[in-house]
Amino acid sequence: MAEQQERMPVMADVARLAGVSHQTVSRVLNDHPNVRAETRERVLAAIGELGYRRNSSARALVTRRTGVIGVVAFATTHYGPARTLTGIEHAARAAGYFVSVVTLNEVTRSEVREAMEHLARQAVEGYVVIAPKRAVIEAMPEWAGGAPVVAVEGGEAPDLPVVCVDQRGGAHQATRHLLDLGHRTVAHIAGPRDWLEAEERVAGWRRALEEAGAPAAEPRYGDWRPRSGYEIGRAMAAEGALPSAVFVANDQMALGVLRALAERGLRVPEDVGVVGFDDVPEAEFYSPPLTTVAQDFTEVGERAIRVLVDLLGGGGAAGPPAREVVHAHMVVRSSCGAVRR
Amino acid sequence: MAEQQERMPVMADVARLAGVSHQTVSRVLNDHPNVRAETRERVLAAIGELGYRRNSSARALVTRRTGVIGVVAFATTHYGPARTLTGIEHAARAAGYFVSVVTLNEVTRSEVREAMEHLARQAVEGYVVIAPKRAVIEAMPEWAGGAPVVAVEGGEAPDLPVVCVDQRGGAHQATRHLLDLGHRTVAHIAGPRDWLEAEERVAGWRRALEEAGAPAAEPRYGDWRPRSGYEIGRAMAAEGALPSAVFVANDQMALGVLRALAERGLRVPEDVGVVGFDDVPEAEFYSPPLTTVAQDFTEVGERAIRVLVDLLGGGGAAGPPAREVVHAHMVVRSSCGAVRR
DNA sequence: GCTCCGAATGTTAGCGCTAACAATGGTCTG
DNA sequence: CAGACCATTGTTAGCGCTAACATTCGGAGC
Repeated sequence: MAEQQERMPVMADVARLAGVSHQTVSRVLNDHPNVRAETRERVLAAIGELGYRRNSSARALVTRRTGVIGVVAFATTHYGPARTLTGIEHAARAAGYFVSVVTLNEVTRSEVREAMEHLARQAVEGYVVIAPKRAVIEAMPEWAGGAPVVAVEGGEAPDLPVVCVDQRGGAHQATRHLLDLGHRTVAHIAGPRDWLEAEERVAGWRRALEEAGAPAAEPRYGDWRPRSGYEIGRAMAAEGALPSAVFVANDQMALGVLRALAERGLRVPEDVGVVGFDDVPEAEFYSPPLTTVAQDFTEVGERAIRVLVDLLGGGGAAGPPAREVVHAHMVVRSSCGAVRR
Repeated sequence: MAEQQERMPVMADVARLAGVSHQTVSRVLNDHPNVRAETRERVLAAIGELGYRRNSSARALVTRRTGVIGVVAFATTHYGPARTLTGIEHAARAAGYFVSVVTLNEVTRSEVREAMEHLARQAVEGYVVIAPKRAVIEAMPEWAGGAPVVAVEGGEAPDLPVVCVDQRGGAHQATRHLLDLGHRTVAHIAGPRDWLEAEERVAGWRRALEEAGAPAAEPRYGDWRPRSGYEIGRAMAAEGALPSAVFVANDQMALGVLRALAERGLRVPEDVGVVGFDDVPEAEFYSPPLTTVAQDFTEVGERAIRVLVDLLGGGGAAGPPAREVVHAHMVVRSSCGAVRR
């Protein structure tokens, strides 16, 4: 491959070698009809011989399509977002798109705005934004400058297509499961207040308690990280504010809670039943193995791309924005014990 | 912003509004000297008024630079790779580059090759590849088609710039720490055989044992996942092959080991001392809190971009390929106990 | 045989931008 | 004050590709 360094071959070089016009080469590359089979072969052979690769910039310039999808991601070191991102990337690639990623340090209006502007400079055709805070969701269409946007975990965004997990249903199931085990009520350690996912989980928990006529203490709010679960768990135990069951808004915080309980000599599930949310791969090996709610993050990513690609292809003037809800299901392990009557 | 839908403004529109030639607009945008301050102001004002944004494809076509760095990532649901990816993205963006990502399902030659080809279609200027297997590292320069490649966690790649963590040193520290606590020897649960990082950690462990004149049993090989740690831990305990201390090649497997020991009624650290590797955020809250080796993944990502950007800018014909080694340091918690004499 | 048609191919004209060169006008120097 | 020089701006020519139109040619229809 010594000639590669000299000058990349262009379409005209292929055309010359194949004895056709450059337009015919273009037709072959774009699968146009009306190219004789024998001509196509010749062109393909020339392409192979020269190691020709079409110049994407020139193509994008004239077609006005870059084939790039911009992804604004957040908290990618966490299992859920990371899986979602992977799902997005795979689906996008399968659909023939490139994926350009920006990861946020925090979800603030200015960071999201900056991220989308960065992507706009690259002329992305559309956006997938994983930014589960209300303040951000609302401002996104404006920043997109006319390009389609799909919000992942966007709650009930007013006029934005959304793909999300049924957080509320999952939280409801988890709480219900604990109530069914005979617990009089269930405490809740929630995610941060301004997070849509946290709000939804609170709502699902509250509804399950209401349906059962169980008293609902005010939830405690953590920050998703294990430490916050640990500290809240410790505080609750110290205050004697610990009921016999706790629904924790994610597995990481649940791990912190387990640790706090262990330090105080409380046994799980005998003294306190604990349920988490997310089903991270580690959850099965916590002490004790954690009952939790599993989400199909890959599915979320794939659906997000499906919605976006539809929007990109079909023009998108078809009724109200899509809203895809992915089901969540419980995974029962030993942290909530057996049924007590 | 109603006019956006009609037709995106181009440089000529800005020029007309500002009363200059399009070339002057281009000069302003590219920070050329020799533009009168007052003219620059007028152009900037026109840009603002029209909401003009330069067409990246046209620019790329003529400059022959897309400003895109291709990243081949793997195992992004794990803490380390995810952090590295984030570091790469941030550093690239700060350096004015876009980041296009492909995530691999598995690290095989064909997958890596396909990923790099996908990125080549987008005309990336260079690659950062997180693909810590020897078979893959070797073939990468060929696939890059002349574009610079930086390998992350690439061990000692023959003629490829590499950025990696001092795995061997970290493993050595961990093993040494256990020996210093008075353990006669230290068992090792390693990562998969074909992973460079796993090999390095084995090497560091082995060297520490040799230096201390301690007997080294053959390591057991896991797959990085908690389950494999769990199963190996169980097997070792059942066989009575468990010494008083174990160095586990990552925190996830260590979690599995802790679980296996707990199930058998063995106490950590009293009966068995355990040390992990990675310092995932959860490690502090395992039962017991895990002593482990912390790696600065963000630093790795940043350095990888620094090396690549140097290569992209400076031509790169400056001596042997770069080799950046990031330090690893121990984080002592309670899983290995206090010094016993 | 002549027209007409459609398949196959070629020719031309940009897409929006930057690089290279050209032109202008003012300042400095001797 | 001529000539040189420099800062500033304009003009022109592509980058490599696709879309639109033009051309060629063989066969069908009358």
